[in-house]
Amino acid sequence: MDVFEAVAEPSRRTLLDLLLEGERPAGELVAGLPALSQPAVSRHLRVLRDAGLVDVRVEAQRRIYALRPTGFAEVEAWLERYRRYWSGHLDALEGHLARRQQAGDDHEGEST
Amino acid sequence: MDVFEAVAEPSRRTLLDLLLEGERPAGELVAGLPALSQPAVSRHLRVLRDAGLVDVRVEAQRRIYALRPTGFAEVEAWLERYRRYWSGHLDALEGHLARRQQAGDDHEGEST
DNA sequence: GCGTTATATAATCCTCCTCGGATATAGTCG
DNA sequence: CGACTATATCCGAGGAGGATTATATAACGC
Repeated sequence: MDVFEAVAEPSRRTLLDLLLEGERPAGELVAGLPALSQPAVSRHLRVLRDAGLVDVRVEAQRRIYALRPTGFAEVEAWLERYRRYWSGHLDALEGHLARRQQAGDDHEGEST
Repeated sequence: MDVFEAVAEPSRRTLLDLLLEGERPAGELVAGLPALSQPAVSRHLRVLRDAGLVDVRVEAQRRIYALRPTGFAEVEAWLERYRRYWSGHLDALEGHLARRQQAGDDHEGEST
């Protein structure tokens, strides 16, 4: 399951949010999603791990989870291409919008 | 369907990629995904529209699709919170990575 | 007005995957 | 042993995604 699918699931985003406040043992994460059973949360954590979004550290019988840049970097890279698109087309976009406002372009639906 | 789910689908990301090269009429987008039927592509475009990722302009009998910043901004905003996390924890992160390298940690990143 | 082109949408049917529950088990420590 | 977790099954509900087919528009060319 790729990063995008991993992040598409609300419960998983909640887990990431919890980790935004700092690393946490699995137990706390399970407690953070009271609607889900322990195995369910564990499965979500597995997905997040595989997607490179979180990192685990073993501490005695605990597994401490923390955010991990890898997966986020993937999303970042994907988004970056579109960000470049805007910057590359910003002038054209602005020009377009300006023209629409001012002239009431040819292909416009409105007759104002 | 929220932006994250919209973007999670590979075919839809392909459509966005096509639009990265510039705006295109629906017909070309349909042609760009030969594996899918016209209604299927049209449904994907619908999802992208609803998610605010693309914009449509009617031109004669054609519908010209183009990227639209709105939806991307949502992902951007989400990602931003994590980006701030890294900058806030960069020192801790570096320390952590250094420790991993030195110690040769056991729980290395399994890819699948 | 007609026929054609370009699209969207709807309806139906199908397949497959995801998510969750429940339960049991195994491994690792303290 | 008992706490903490991961995993493995098995099961069921639900939805996503696709194919088809058909229909409704809207605009163009004749």
